[in-house]
Amino acid sequence: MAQLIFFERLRKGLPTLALTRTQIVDTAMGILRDYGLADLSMRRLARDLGVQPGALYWHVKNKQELFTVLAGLILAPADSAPTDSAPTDSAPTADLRLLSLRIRSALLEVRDGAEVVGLAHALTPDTPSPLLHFTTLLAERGLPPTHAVWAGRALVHYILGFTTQEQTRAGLIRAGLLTEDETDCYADQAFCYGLDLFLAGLPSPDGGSVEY
Amino acid sequence: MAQLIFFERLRKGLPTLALTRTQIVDTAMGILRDYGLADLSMRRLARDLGVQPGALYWHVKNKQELFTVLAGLILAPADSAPTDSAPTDSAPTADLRLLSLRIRSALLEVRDGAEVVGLAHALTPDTPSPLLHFTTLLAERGLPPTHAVWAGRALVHYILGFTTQEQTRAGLIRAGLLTEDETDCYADQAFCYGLDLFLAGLPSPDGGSVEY
DNA sequence: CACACACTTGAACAGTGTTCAATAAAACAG
DNA sequence: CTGTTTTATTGAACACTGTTCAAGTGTGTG
Repeated sequence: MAQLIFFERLRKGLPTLALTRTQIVDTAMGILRDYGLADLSMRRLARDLGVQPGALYWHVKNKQELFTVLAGLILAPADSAPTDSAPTDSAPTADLRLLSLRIRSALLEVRDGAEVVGLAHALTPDTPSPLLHFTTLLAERGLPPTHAVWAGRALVHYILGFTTQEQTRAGLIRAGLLTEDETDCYADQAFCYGLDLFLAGLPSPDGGSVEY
Repeated sequence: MAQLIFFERLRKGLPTLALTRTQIVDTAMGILRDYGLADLSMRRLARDLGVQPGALYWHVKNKQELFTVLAGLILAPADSAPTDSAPTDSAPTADLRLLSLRIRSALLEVRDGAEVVGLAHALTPDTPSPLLHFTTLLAERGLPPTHAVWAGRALVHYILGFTTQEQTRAGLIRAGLLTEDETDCYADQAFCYGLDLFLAGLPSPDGGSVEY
């Protein structure tokens, strides 16, 4: 309905004053990108939209819902169709590795991205998301459903934990509360090392290392 | 007013005047145990101590410092000397497994324990803590220092991530925002499964699965 | 024109962490 | 038993936070 008004006004050449849900989400994303999670308050968001804080609550249930939407947007780039151009990379875990790396770079694209996704995932773990894709991939590999879920969650914990710490650290450095370490530039390698530790533990498609 | 506070303190069995750092920490721990992180505000803490909020800041720098101390207390039970009574458990990763399980149960002992430790660990990752012990154990296994650090952090991410989610879920269930799932009682097994996935990926003491 | 609906305001509620001048209590010195 | 210094606490304020809601505005329809 709000959209109707928006385009109606645009057509008539009137000032497009109406507030939209997408407008809110976009502005929120902008604040996140440029200033980080600490600056993303409902009041700041309202101010940037030239609106009173209460107005937001007509379009969005609460801040948590906003986070859920933002998390979806942040992870969207990692959700592309499986790159069928990918070669059958020697390792049989190439798909999991690729997804992990894609999620990681999607998170790194937005300041505090990992924390936002973590926040959203904590309270709505079953919301459709690339994070849940691990389970499917693992089940396709022949893991029994329960184990697939467990292993998938383990991977998600690692990815979110690692990337959150990385971005938190970056924030502290920006704030001058920490001095950049020479080891900071090995983050990618560190991530891959931990990731491969995980993947190496997975049973090969026929029979495996971990028995339950 | 002074009398009120006096009797208030007497009733609570607190020393009738002096406020101590340890007293503050203990009361904070009590709130955490009984009501959870959401209820642990400086004002609530002051009220429980029969004191004005400002008084706390003479003994404690800020809330973050309080968290650091609490995290230490929470993890303390996991810090006991290596149980030399432990048999040479078939698997060569028994020590890592044991430490992980001990940390996990220490976290579960206190409501929102994992989140508090995570909060403290995020801003002061180098504070002495059983969480850092993984690195030593891994180095003892012959991992080069860098890899030992990386692998240790990966384990910590998993442990904190898993347990935080578990406790958050428990909180939501308590609040009636979520209904208990029949899979919730398999948390221990799920934890061990993910843990062993990790450990299985580790190179055996002489030569290994993950090469860099 | 009047009714109804969509949307926004402005103000308030009930908190949050943190600071700081003034003040009280205890400790020590003469 | 004074006087001064040190230690500890108060009370009030600052600058915020998420969220609610009666009242009001603007628009579209009968």
